[in-house]
Amino acid sequence: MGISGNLSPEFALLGFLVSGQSHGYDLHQRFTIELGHVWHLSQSQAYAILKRLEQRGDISAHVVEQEKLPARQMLKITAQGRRRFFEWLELGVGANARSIRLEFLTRLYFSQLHRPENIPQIYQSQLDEIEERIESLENLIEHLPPEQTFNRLSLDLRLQQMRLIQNWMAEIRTQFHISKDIG
Amino acid sequence: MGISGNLSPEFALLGFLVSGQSHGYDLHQRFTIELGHVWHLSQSQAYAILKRLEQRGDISAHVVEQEKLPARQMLKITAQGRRRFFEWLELGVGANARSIRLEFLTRLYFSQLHRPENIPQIYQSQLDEIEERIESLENLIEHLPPEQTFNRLSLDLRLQQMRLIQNWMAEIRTQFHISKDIG
DNA sequence: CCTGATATACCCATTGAGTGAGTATATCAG
DNA sequence: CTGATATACTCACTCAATGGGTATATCAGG
Repeated sequence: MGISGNLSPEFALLGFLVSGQSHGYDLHQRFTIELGHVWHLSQSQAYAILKRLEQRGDISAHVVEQEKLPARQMLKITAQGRRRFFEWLELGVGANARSIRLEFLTRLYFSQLHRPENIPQIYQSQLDEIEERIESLENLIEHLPPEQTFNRLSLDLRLQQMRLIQNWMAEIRTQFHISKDIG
Repeated sequence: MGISGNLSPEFALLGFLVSGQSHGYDLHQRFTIELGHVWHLSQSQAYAILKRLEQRGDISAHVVEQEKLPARQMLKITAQGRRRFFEWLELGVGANARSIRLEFLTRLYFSQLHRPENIPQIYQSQLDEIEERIESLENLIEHLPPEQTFNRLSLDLRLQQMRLIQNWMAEIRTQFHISKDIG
C-alpha cells in the first residue's frame, strides 16, 4: 500500500459519494469529466471497484426500480467509508512521479471539495516528501558504481523528474494561494 | 498491449536467456543487479513470469538434479521465444514517462547486449514518438476548457515531463555515441 | 557442537488491475 | 423504421504483485 498502492480511483469514487448518494453510471461519468485526464477509469473497472467497496462495508447499496430504464443500485457511503476516505485524504502519497500526478492531484481535488482548510498542510507534507526523495536519490546516485550505466540512467531520470515536480508544486502553490510559512 | 502493456520484465528475462540457458534464481539475481534500479521484480514475480513464458512456448524447462541443493529447472529459450524477443526489441514503447524509463531503458540495455548496431534506429524512433506526444499534449491543453483545473494540472505536468525526457534522451545520444543524422 | 545468518531454489494463495465483450432498454434524428 | 447514442450494469478472463511458505547448504562465532 502506501507508496504505490494505486488505490485512489477507489477513494475518488468514495469521495464523490461524500457529497451524496449516487449510482455506478453517474459516478463513472463524473469521474471521467472531472478527473479523466488525471486517470483513466473504464466503466467496468468502476463497477468492479464499487463492488469491492460494498464488500468492505465502505458503501451500502439498495436497488431502486425505475419506470422505464433498468433498475439502479443506489450507493451511499457508510460511516466507515467516510472515515476511511478522510483518513486517506490526509495521508502522504509517497514520492514517485506517477503517484504524485495521480494520487496527489486527486487528493487535492477532494480536499478542495470537502476540506479546503487542509490544503496548506497536505501541500506542505507532499513537498517535504518530494524533497526527502530528492536527497535520497542524490545519495543513491553518488554511491552507484560507475559501470552501472542503465541503473544510473534510470536514477538520473527519476531525480530530474523529482526536481521538475518540485517546480510544478510551486505553480500549485500559486494557483491555490498557499502561503509559504506553513509547517 | 503496446503502449503501456508493462510487459518487459518478461522480455528482460527472455533477453537474459538469449545469452544462454539458466534458471529462475540466477535470472532473478542478474535482473536485480543489472536493472534493479530500473524495475523492481520480486522473486516470486520472476518465477510467475517464467512459468507463463514456458506455457506459451517461449522457453523450455528441464529438471536438473543437484548433488546437494534442491533440483533446478534449467531454462532454455526456444526458437519462438527468440523470435518474440527480437520483435519486441524493435518495437516502440509508446510515450509516457513511466514506460520510457522502464521499457525503453530495458530495450536499450538488451540492444547493447545483442544488437548494438540497431541502437541508432531504436533511439530515433523513440525520440520521434516523444516529439509527437509533446505536440499532441500541447494540443490537448490548448483545447481544454479553462475551468478544468485538475485535468489541466495533470496535462501540464505530463507535458513538462515529456520535455524533460526529450532532454534526457539527448544525454543518451551522447553516452551511446549516436550520430544526429539518422532516419 | 550448536546456532543463526545467508545463500540457493522454488511454490502458492490471494488481491487487485484492467480489458473486452455482452445484455437490456429508451430516446431521438433522419 | 433504422441506427446512433445514452442509460445501466454484468461477466469472464488475463496479468500484476505481494507476502508468505518450503527446503537444503554453507559458514562464522560463541
